[in-house]
Amino acid sequence: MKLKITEENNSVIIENIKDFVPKHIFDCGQCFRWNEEEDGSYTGTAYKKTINVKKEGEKIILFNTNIDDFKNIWYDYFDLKKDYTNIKNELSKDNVLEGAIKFGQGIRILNQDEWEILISFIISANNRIPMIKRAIEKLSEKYGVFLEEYRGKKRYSFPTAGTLSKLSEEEIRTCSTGFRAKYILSASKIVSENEKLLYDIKNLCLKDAREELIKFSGVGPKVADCIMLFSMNKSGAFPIDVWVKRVMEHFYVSEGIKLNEIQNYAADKFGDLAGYAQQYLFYYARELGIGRNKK
DNA sequence: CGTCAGGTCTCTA
DNA sequence: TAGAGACCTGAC
Repeated sequence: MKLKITEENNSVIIENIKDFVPKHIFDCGQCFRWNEEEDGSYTGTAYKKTINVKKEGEKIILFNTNIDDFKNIWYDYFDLKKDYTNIKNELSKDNVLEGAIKFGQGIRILNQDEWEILISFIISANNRIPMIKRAIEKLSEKYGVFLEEYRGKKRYSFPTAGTLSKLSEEEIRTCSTGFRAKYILSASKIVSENEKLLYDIKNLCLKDAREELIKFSGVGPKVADCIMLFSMNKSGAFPIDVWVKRVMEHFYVSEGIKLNEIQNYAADKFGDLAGYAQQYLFYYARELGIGRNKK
């Protein structure tokens, strides 16, 4: 079924859309700059634009935007060209995933900016989501560009590599980044001196891209897979954080198994759909608190 | 007050 | 080459 797109009053209405639930999309761990409003809609900033996303019945409404931005930014950002029904049908052949998908049936994997995601997930290491969000917002407020005031809040772009590369480690630390400040500074210098680098990495195969990303200090296997999955269109990436480890040990593999063995297991079992499987499993594990009481 | 969080780095054997 | 410790920060 083809999407029906209409524009009115500075908003874009999407009809005939399936597999799109804002809560599932924005709350499955892939993004940090989207926040829930009192009416259940979400407001966020990406690619220098701020919009509000609301599900009304079967329609999705994007507020504070227009058709041009929808075509140029949001269509790809929300991965609207992809048929998630097929993906879910395929993954549902596995009993565990069948259940997980029922919880997060409206998940979509966003296509986010590589640079922003690199820094965001460096910040995520050994950190909590509210703290990660706070650090990213502080960086944006201090070193991003003011965009507009929307819904009573000033909105800023995510700072560029060039801007961050000129800061001191201490200045970056004032944004609650902690010991990760030196990694952020290092990555900023590398990327600002080679603007094509992330783009080049994006064009590599999964294995090679992972190898290149791990060369950034502060980027290990988990963060590398997040970057590949959330900003480099590599659906075979399978980031293993504590939740995914717990849910994998609960349902699939024996406890105490090494992370790279879980990685191989997932690659064998889910192949190119591993990243989608990871998102459904992560959301499922966190919503249900699977394995939370175990060590 | 300790503990610990969506890991990674560093230092040892 | 694998395994322990340390690590900013702030909420409990």
